[in-house]
Amino acid sequence: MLSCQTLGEGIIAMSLNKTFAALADPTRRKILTLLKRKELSVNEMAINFDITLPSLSHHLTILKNAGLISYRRRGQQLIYSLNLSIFEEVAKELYNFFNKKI
Amino acid sequence: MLSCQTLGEGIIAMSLNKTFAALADPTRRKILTLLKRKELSVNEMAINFDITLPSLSHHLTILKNAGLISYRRRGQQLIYSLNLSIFEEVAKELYNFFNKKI
DNA sequence: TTATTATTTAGATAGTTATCTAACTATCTA
DNA sequence: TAGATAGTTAGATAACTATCTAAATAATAA
Repeated sequence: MLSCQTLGEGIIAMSLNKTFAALADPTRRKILTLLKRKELSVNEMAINFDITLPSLSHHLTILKNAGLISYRRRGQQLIYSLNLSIFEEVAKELYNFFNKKI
Repeated sequence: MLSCQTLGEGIIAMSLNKTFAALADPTRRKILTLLKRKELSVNEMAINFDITLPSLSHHLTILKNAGLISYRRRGQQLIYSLNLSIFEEVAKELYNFFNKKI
């Protein structure tokens, strides 16, 4: 696959890449939907899926790298929560994609 | 990968899948950016990329299936153009994802 | 009708990603 | 400190996707 650099994309386009790729997976969108209700530890999330913890962890890493979620430690648990601000940004970005003149 | 059915997703979620997957690729976003300026035939688009026509055609198929573009024939050429309405819908969908209460 | 141009489809391949099991790290508790 | 709980990292594998070349389809021109 062509890299971002190959296509001469800037930092904003690169982060859009990550964001859309993160949102493209149904498991990850389900994670986001769960976190929309309330922040959750990994084990609490895991109840809702038929995948192993390492797989879930993999998806969390992708969402983290896309800036869509954050976490903090509470004792032995890692509590994940939604980053609301970046969603608005992506929605704006997408909206502008149409309405902005070049 | 888990299918949409496995996750019990509805038709809207499934189309979101396609949309985000389509937008996740930088080449496809570049196609959309080009079409934002004006509708183009495949050969006209091809000038802007270092990939073969079959590869470009592959990307166009994905964008078509996601509902993001359409085409019409003009003689020997297929003229592709942006579907503006679906972009607004995705932007709205994304915006609601945050702001809507469950 | 034959050749040419425009584009897609088919089939193969290489790179990426989602998944698993096994092993590791971090925190808490006894 | 030893054991238990919570989660991540490592390494392997199977499925998916982007790409290519070659062949097929569609419309036009000679």
